[in-house]
Amino acid sequence: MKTAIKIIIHDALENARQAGELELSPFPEIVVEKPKDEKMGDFSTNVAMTLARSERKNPKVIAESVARYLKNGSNDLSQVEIAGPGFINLKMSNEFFLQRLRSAVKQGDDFGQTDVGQGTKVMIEFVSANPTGPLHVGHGRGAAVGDALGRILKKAGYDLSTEYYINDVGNQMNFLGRSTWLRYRELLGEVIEFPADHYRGEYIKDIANEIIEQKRDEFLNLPEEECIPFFRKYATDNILQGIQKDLAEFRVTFDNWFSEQSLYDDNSVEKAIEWLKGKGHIYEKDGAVWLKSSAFNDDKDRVLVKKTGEKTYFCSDIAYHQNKINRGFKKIINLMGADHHGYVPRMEAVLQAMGYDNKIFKILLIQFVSLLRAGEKISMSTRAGEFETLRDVVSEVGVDVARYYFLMRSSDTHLDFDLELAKQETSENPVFYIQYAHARICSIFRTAEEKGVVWDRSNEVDLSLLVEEEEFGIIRAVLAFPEIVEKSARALEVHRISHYLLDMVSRFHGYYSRHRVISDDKALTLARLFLLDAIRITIRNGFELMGISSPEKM
RNA sequence: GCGCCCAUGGCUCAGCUGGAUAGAGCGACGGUUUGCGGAACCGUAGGUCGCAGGUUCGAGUCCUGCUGGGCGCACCA
Repeated sequence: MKTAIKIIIHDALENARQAGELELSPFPEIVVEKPKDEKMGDFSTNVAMTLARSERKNPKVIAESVARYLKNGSNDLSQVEIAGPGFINLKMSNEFFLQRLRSAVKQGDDFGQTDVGQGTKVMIEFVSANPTGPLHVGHGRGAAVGDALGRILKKAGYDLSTEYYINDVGNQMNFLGRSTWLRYRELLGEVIEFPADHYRGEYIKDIANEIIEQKRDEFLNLPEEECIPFFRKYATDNILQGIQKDLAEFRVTFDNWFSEQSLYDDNSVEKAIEWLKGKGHIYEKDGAVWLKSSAFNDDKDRVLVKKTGEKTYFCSDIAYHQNKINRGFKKIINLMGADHHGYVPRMEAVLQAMGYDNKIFKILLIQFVSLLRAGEKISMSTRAGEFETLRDVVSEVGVDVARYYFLMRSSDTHLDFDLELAKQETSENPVFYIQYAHARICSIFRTAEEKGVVWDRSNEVDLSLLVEEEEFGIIRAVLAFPEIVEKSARALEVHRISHYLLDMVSRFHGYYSRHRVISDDKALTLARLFLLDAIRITIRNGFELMGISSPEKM
């Protein structure tokens, strides 16, 4: 919509130049925005103010000149006004909006789709929790945000792939195997002193029990070295399946699950090290192999190969990101918990060292979630085994509510998630407020049908009967949807969608309480139903981006 | 000590690439329906945008310093 306005302004400026009223060197960037107060107009531009310097004229004089050419230039404009220090406020004709409303409804499920992404290949990696235990609430926030971002980027025309990186290598995996093995022996009657640094969660016992059911006491008298590989693999697979299941129930799926181990299997890690060595970015010290990351804005150098010969997590991550780039992604987005923020400069240093433009790489830090129950904090720690799992939270409040809570706030602020509040099906809970609007609209359509109103989305409706100021407020809000999607995609901010929906829906509720939709006036009824249909489509498409359902009844 | 994030009405938060009188929701107080879903609507009270400078025609928004809170600073992942 704003693009259309920009063209109109551009033409007016061009005409002013040809008439010799403006110099326009250089030609200004045209910024169109919405005035805060709708009464001031539908759109405004500050070109006159930005031009003041280069034209050496008072902004008001410039504005008057531009306004004159605007008025003569387009019949989509119903009013052009100059306000304040030189803002040019534009009011559009009703027909301008109604035309666009028609095409929005025609688009249906596709309404909101744009091509700002121009098919750019984007990869977004998220969750990537170690398969050493079930997902907790913090992972849930990452999952919801990553998934929703993916949906938004697709809607904005990007060619998107999602990926989960499985850290199936390293010491933690041995700890996991050993923890399971110890519980196995314990359950078979041995007295075990369970080490504090092992995984103590109940889920380990569940896995051990499963193994007992299948293998009986087969492993009981075997030496540790012969047992661990089996326990390690069994526990990992089991936990990973659990994670996949939890995510699927949370409506989060991935295009690809990428195994860290596979980077070792095909020698990618070795090759990455060799490559960096060839570039002179690597040295040996104290028996370990280091990357000179400090040469690229990291605070210190980092170890790639420990003196034990093992490679660090960071080392395989280098190979992984090289792999991503080689797959042709032009934009690589990683979601991480905010506690990993120290990792950012390190990773950017590597990409620079490898000669890539580090702008293609973007790490989004997701701040912590504090889980509360009636104001009381619940603590989380995987090792200690006392945490609220995503599964528990979802089964308590439901997928819609959980996703909404994770997505309603900017992800760079801490989130307080109060289970008691989330459960309440009252006005405290914005997700129900929005869903209620959708259900209410559906109910109105049901009533209309009962009353014999014949309605079909494809029918021609006389929209000129929509004349109320409130109706146009709603129409403007509906038509802003594609821009909201576009901005969310550009800024990688999901919460804008939820704030937008809330605003639009409250306009609807207000409108509904003051105006009858279904009346004896058949033509007006149809026009208003058309508007409600547009709102319904927008709610549905907006919630679809958030992965939240739009029920027809509640 | 170094680094990242945050700071906006009693509470939880918006505020779009700086723009015109700072907005919601909850809570408080008061009101609204013999009609389409009251899980709704309308109104009132409540803010020196943490503090101090700076840039700008213009700063909640950008820069610097400070204060307060969260999180990091491994040959863990």
